[in-house]
Amino acid sequence: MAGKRDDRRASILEAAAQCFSRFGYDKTTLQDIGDAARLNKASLYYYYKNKEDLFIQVVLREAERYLSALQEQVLPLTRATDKILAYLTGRLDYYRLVLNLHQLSVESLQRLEPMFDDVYQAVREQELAFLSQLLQEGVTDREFLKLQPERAADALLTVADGIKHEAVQRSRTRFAHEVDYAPVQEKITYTLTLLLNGLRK
Amino acid sequence: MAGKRDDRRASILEAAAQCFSRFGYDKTTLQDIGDAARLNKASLYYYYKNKEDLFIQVVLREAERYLSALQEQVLPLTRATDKILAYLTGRLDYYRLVLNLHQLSVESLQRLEPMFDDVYQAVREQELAFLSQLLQEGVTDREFLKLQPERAADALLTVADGIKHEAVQRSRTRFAHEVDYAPVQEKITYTLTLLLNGLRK
Amino acid sequence: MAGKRDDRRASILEAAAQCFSRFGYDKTTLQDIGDAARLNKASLYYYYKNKEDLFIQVVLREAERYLSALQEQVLPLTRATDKILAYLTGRLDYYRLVLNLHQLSVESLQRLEPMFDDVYQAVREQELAFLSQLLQEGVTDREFLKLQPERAADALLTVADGIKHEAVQRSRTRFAHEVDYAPVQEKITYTLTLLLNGLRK
Amino acid sequence: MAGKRDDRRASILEAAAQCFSRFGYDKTTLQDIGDAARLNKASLYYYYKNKEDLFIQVVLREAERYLSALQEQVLPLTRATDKILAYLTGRLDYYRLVLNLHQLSVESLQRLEPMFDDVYQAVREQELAFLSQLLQEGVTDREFLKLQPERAADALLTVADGIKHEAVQRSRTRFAHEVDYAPVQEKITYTLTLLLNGLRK
DNA sequence: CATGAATGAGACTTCATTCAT
DNA sequence: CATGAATGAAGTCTCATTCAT
Repeated sequence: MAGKRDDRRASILEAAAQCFSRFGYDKTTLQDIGDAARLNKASLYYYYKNKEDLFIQVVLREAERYLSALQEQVLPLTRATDKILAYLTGRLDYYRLVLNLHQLSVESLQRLEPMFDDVYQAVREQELAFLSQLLQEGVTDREFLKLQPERAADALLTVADGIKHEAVQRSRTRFAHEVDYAPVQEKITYTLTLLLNGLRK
Repeated sequence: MAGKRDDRRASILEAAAQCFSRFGYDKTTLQDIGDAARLNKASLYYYYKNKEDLFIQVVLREAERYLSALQEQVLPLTRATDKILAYLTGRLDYYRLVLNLHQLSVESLQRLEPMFDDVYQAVREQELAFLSQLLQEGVTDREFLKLQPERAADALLTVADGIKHEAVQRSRTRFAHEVDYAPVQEKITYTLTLLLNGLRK
Repeated sequence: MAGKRDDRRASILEAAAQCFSRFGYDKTTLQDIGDAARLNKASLYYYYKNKEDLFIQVVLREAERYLSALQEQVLPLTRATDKILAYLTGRLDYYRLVLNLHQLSVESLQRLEPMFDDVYQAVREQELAFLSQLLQEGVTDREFLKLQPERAADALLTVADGIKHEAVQRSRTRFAHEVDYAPVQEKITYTLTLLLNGLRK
Repeated sequence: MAGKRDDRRASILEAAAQCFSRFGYDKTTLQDIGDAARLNKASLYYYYKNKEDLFIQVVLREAERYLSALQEQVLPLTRATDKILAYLTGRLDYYRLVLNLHQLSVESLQRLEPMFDDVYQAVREQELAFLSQLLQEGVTDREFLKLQPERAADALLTVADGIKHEAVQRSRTRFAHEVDYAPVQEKITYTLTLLLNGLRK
């Protein structure tokens, strides 16, 4: 009979997710969210620290769902290398999706990027476990030389995030206000392929 | 030596365009635009009615440029039917581009849609002339039966806009906060093909 | 085994006293007090009417302690006149101490002054008894003519409070936002000396 | 016929000073200040960055006035050593005065201390010039050995501020919620006397 | 024309207080 | 008794818009 508080938190999150995806982050007011959750806006603060916190939690929930789905999508692939590549580039798609979904301009992006890194940090354990397992398979299938799956998984995630981050930073220049993710995706693919080939027997 | 006012208007528009595409509509302040145009924000009101008007003019200018480019792109195609279809679906792409570029959520879209219709209205003359010409070619090439090109052009535009409009309205439902333009494009293609075929000899 | 409620009340009061003296009245939140008392803030309302009531009780407790200490300090003096004067001016010091301790501005003071009068009222019985006793001594020692000690004590307290009150009111003027207590103290001394001399044989 | 903006700034500052000293920092609202200045509260932001900025400017203005007065007060003293000591300890009085005047609790103090350091920084040039001159006199009068007055003045100010700062920090301990400035003053006197004697011939 | 100045509306956030369990 | 939950009022701050000069 416990989770009453959790229920409320969940319904607020649901309301917030709807509002954020309808209105975008900036245009969503706490009044909106409160109305949607049938709660006074002040009450939201009983459950979440502030607007940004609410947004983080929304994105976090979406991240968990998306990444799980992506993992299932990737599993049918035959070779471990392919699974890994497909996962890490699909992950980038999610990033882009979130930004579009919540109408984040390049400028807001600059401000919120560290936040997203926190989100990824929060699901990193699970991502690491997944990647480790894929790498382990690769080892079993003699696709890779014997290696330490955990450390390698960590390295792969770090590299992928690093490339993404660099691309976002570069978009801060004066003449390119949108991030073109195609080359990022390519760079991730290329670099990781190199890495994975290096790991290969 | 009359163009002084027009020069000012143009440089303000340029500044506004930059700001809107960087920050999005909501996050752009008149201060931002004023700074970019090296003009006091109050002065902006001498040249434009208000923020929304400025935005409309920005979009209008872009529309003119984009549609002109599209028209040139389409001309090399062989058959009139193809030119027409390519133009009318390309036009939809422009719509989508504007929304993404300026970070407009589905909800703002609701508010601003009538405005966009006005924009299209403003360039409609030119669009109609272009389409009329294409239709005229089709008649000349015996692709179509003899018809009144102006009225037909108007009908085509109206149909294309109608389909788009309906799709946007439908996205207002609770569970679909993004507009998926692929089916819209398909529907436009399909309907117009029917229409054009119906017109064909 | 009755004192459970009183124990709670006491520990809350202790917590509140600490908070008020650390943060001042305004900056102290009921959350602060609740935390310090290891009690939910809502529970505070079971023991005290509201924040202001809590504050009054804190001040009241301090008043009792301070005035008792002052009474003991004053007793060693030789002549009754001196004891009385020392007590009534020392009392003013307490007033000033409370204000400083709890960061009360002259303006809050306006609002809370009636409250302090209530506090003094609450301990007035005891103050009257003490003053009566001093006056009685003075009569016994032939310092004063025969008089009714209770009524005289009451008169003295009233005069002392009146002078203080007038000084505080005067500080409401535009150009003097601090109360300078030195002249108040002097006026009390002077007036009461006159009074006591007038009573003297 | 300039200075209109400065006039407004000044009148706002005057209003703010009155409010802050009447109500204290926390209880003063921008509404209060706006009302007092006969200006919409939003307009205050046209002249000052925010509430804290307003407060800083108020304190800064007071600091300039107070320190000038103190300097004049100190000049009649005979020996340079005495002038310097009197000035540096008087300065501490000002610090205490500000805190009392604006009802700052020890806790707020923690938060606002860096701000006060900025204020002192802003008038430091003038203070340094004054101290340098006193030191120069001391050299001329053979009270001190030949020394570099500017550097020595800077050292003296730094030491005095350091001692004050340390005392404030120490007041953060659990059991002493008020700063007792008497020992601070003594420590400043003692240390600076040592220093000045060390400088003495 | 241009701008300094002013403001109302509305956003986020905090807090004393109330109430049902 | 105790508390989780809820809220209205109020405070700081931002911004589109207006107006007098």
